[in-house]
Amino acid sequence: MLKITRKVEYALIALRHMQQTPENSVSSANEIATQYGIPQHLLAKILQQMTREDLIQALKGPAGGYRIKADLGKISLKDFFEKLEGPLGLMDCYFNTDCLQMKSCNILTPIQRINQNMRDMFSKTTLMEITQ
Amino acid sequence: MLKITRKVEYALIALRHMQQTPENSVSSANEIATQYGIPQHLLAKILQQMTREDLIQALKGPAGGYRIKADLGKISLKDFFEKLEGPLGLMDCYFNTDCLQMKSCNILTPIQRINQNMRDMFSKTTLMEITQ
DNA sequence: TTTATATACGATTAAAATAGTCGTATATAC
DNA sequence: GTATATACGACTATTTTAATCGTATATAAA
Repeated sequence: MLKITRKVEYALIALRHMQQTPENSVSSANEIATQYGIPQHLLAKILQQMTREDLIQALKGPAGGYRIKADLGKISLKDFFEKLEGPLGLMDCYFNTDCLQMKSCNILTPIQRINQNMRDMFSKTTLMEITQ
Repeated sequence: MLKITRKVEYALIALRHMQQTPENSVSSANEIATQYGIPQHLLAKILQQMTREDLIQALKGPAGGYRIKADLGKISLKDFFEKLEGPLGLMDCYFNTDCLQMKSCNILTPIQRINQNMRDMFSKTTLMEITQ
């Protein structure tokens, strides 16, 4: 429980790799996958998603690849997680309003309190702080 | 991702229920399961685990049940989670020292930074603050 | 203009984690 | 003794996550 997924892990690895690469050069999915032992096709899909989310930029064709597009200092860890995995919360009932046990549930407020703490924490941390 | 499990959810519900119950009276697994729509057998197993962890106390036989044993103000959310689910961390590599990618991994430090933040947060919050 | 190499993306399968069930044993108040 | 409660291991089902497969498209360079 409370673990981040491989998807997020791979995304962080890729971002950090690109960050350590010379300005204006690109890194291919293949290059990153090989270097860190990540399944190529899986990494490719993740990079594609990050491209759609405007975190990185793709260059097609031979000698193509990806490079960072967004200002990582302006993106919170919360936003990053949510771009990749959807809404962030400790429990579904935070967004899912049709929980059948809503009426009888005695921990809704407590859970929302924990959720708020988590979201605050991840909102305060930027992607840059993590990957630099 | 980053969700708590039903196990923890049910445990919190049960604790809160017992807290709202008169001093020295006990609540049976059946009573709690029925009231909150939790599978009886599943809740029973969770209550048994909490008993082994000395969070609650069990009374066998007819008119038996459970009541809170520990001082919830002295137990952190981190300890509570770990009693139920084992070590708390965002990624296995935090405890798992034999990750094959250890050498090439470029996000070990970043991940440990996130882990530390999480653990700090859950260490500062007591179970009492959540369930009261 | 062909070829090699890269991204794009939906569909499917595999693996792992979580959730729930079943059966049986044991304690104890009445 | 009997009814009712906890105790606990084994098993099954469900859901989520991880990985694979196939095919289409873009483009630099021979």
